[in-house]
Amino acid sequence: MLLEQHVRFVCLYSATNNYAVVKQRMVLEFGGSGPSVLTIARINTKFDISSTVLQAKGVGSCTSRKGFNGACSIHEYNGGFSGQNVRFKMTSVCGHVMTLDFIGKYNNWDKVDPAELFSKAPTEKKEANPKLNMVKFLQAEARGCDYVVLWLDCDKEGENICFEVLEAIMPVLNKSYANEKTIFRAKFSSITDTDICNAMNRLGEPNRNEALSVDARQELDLRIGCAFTRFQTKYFQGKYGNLDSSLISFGPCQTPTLGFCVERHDKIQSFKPEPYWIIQAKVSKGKEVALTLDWDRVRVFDREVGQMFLNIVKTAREAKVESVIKKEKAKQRPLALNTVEMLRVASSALGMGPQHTMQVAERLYTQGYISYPRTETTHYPENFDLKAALRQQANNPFWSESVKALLSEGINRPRKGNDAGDHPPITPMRSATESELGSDGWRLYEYITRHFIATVSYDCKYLQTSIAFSISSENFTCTGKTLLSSGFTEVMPWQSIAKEESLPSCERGEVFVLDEVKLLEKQTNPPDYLTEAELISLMEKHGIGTDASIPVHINNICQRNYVTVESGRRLKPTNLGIVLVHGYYKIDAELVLPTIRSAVEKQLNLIAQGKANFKQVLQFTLDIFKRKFHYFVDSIAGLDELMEVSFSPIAATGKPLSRCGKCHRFMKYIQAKPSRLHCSHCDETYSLPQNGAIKLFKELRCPLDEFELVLWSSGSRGKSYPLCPYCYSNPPFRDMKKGMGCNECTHPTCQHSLNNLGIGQCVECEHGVMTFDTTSGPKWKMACNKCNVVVHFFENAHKVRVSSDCCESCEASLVIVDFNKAKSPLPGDETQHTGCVFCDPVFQDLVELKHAAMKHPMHRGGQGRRQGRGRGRGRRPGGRGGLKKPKDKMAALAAYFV
DNA sequence: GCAAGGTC
Repeated sequence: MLLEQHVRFVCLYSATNNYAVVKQRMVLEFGGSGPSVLTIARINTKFDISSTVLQAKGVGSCTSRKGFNGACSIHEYNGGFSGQNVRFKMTSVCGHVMTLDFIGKYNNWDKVDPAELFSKAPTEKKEANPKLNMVKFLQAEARGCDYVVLWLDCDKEGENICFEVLEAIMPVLNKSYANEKTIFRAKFSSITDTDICNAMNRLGEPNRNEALSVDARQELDLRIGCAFTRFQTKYFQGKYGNLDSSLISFGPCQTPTLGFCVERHDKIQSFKPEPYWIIQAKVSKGKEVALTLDWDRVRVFDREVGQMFLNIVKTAREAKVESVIKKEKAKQRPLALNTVEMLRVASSALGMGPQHTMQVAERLYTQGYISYPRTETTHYPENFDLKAALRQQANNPFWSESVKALLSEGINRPRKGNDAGDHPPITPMRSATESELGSDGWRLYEYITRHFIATVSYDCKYLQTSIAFSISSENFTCTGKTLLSSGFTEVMPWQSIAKEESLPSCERGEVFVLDEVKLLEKQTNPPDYLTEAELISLMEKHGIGTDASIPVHINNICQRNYVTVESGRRLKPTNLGIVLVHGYYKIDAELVLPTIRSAVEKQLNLIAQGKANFKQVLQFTLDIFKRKFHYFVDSIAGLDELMEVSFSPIAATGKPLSRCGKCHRFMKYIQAKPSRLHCSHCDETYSLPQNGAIKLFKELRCPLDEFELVLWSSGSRGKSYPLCPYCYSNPPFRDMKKGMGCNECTHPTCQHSLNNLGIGQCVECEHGVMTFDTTSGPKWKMACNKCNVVVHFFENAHKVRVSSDCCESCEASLVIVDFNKAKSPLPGDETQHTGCVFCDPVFQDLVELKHAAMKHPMHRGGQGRRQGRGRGRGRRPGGRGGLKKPKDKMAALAAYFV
């Protein structure tokens, strides 16, 4: 009893990738015996070296378990905390707990004016990842704890997450110590043992201002991004036929990113090549030595002048060595690797896009091959065991020689890099082989490892030789490089100095034979499209995005069809991308300039520093953008003019296909994505299913709205169904959703509806209904209206219909089949038979349940996967019946008249 | 359906 009174709990919360190190150190340092403290730190679920280390060091009584959300672990141990014995409990979060969004009704694009998103529309915090159930998880672990220590990343985002955690757990904490300080923030500049111990001994408190600056950033990005995106999407949607984009997004990061690509495009377009002339001289000494010399005037832009110099040079027969200058130079070993540098090299040297690179890196990290791959830091922590990391690579045949040499001769001190205070540079964590990593995994790992070895290798030293020649009164130079010691280039051979770069030895006063002199006409060349690596550098320079989000922004502008990735991973803007950026320039250049982001960040920093009020900054910035937005809306014609040049108006696109139910004129089918129907008389656009073919369906009309039905098909061997262009976007019945065809329509009497063509429940999926495809003859089939199951039956039958009667045993609709007399496979001389496709023995051989056979309960040798199924083939569990036609026709009719 | 930022 006494002991229990002394037991106090401390929660330590941390972000996932801080977790392993923090936990290990916490337990070693603070994990004594006695009463209890609860600690929460970052947990890495997949790669948890710390427990192994703990066991190895004999630190006892640390119990570990998985949290109920399956994603985060909890570790508990006893230790000392501000002079008392406590039980520590340590767990983690995964990035942000919450995300910001508008409240539900403001997410309706059709009913909300985007201008309302600037102030009127309320926002709410939602769980960032509902599957993780983070709030409940945190509450479950924090319940009854006395103290909290927050170990999130020490940046503004991390500070914000602190408050997200607190928001979740404050109500469940134990209030017994409410009169003392119970919430602490650990501040660490790196995740090293020393730093962690220091942080634990000097706990501070979370910084609300920094957290608020992030809240402001979130709200600004949300309101501004969504308002502009919705407005321009809705404005241009359906206006141009060959505009191959259904979403025209805008964002404070993605738009400047696109801006960089278009800026380069404009430079290329406006470039005017200029001719210029150079004098090239070739000289030799004996048979062995031949050199090509560079003219000291480099080039001239006047042919006559060039000719004049050529004439001067041509008067000579020899070239005299005026001087030989030798300088020892060094190529510096690289800085320790951070994320953007990794992304640059992966793009330019490995041909891997940033998004893909991060996925590969993430996998290498969770499998324990490399350290945390998202970091800005290029400086190794002071106590980083470089030699130990190097030793792990000593037996890898690809670089073992270099590594062994370094280990025996001593490693070099890494260059002083930038310590951003986030995570250590990216390094290999253990040896690996190509076969265990797979192609891209290995290529990235190989680069990371070679880069790491290079950082502890020596600089590459070489001799730079410049030989100055005079030919007549003109001066020429020849420079070369001779390797002195290869240093790090041994493991980075692509950086090495080739033998061919070296020059022969010669001395001042020597004379070379002038073999050839030429005046060459050349042209200045335009720059090429921006490479991904260059774009990454520009984004980094202007503070657009973060190490983690840069790949996302680049990916976005690709996916939105603003740029395409060309060979050499160069980014070429599309017509749409170019027109958008030119439009922004025309209306309000700040919308696309990279400066806008940094101006906003400046404001946000004022909040973080406590120099400005959260609400005021938000109000001020929103006001500016609200005005920009209204000006943009008023000036949209300026952008539209540019669109008109590149895209054809929707009324002039497409070919007539089916009739509009409102005006009964033909609507045009626009095949370009997103494919749709457009009625130029009503000026309405109707969307269609993507991926598949559309044709007219026998000029039949929907009984509800008189629109002519069209037939969608996924291809000759796939499925097809009719759909009403109007109902497709405006579901007619309560139980229908947008994007449904007649095969899902619950119309009680229409001959194309599910009601009349549905046969029985899908043999594979939970909610689908096998629906008869009336257009499929003579290779008749029925297809599930939800999943991809297709069942062929009654091949070559003359006629197939769905009866209104049901099978007695499985409740599937009966099917009436007519065969021609000559072709009838029916017993006797029968030409017609009515039966259940699932149960009727006569039909058994005529139904090809090939795809479905595996999973249909009746075709699994009596070992049905569900309990309580009936005998019938079409029957579903619990005797619910096989056919999903509305049970009660009156109810369906009622729905129809709603 | 929309932003950007965490991380899985």
